Amino acid sequence: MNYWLMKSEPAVFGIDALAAAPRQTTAWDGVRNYQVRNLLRDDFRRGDRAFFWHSSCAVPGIYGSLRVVRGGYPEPAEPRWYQVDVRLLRRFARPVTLSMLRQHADGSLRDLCVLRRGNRLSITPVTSGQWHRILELADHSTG
DNA sequence: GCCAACGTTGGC
DNA sequence: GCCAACGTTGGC
Repeated sequence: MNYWLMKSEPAVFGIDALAAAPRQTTAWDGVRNYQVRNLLRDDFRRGDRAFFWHSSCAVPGIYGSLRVVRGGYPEPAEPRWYQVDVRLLRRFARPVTLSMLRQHADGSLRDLCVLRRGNRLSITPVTSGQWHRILELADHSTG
């Protein structure tokens, strides 16, 4: 099983919109970057998990997690681009903010893609160690 | 709104 | 294939 981090602007599609969607499931589409397209096409598998990142908003960070319920398949209208289906797994009581992640950017989080300068990919891989560390921050944070 | 970073485009 | 111009991302 792979772990991922998937960014979205909450003004466009945020975790609340996913929570309100039928079966809390949606197609994650609209990716227009070839590196990310290739991840969706070649590396996403049903059962993978992903963090849901809110970007371009007041408090950027991880607001919950997703499960991949369908691996990569072509967008119906533009089949050279790929999408996956995701279902809401958890909504965190409090987000794991970018600021928190920076404060804990030692150990397993040192190489977290989203902490690297100039990172612009909307989907990045997460290691198993990073995944579990971030869940600790979500569950043990007192805000 | 600013701006750094970086992907894409297109002329040559 | 080079590279300057341009567009987009996304934190601040």
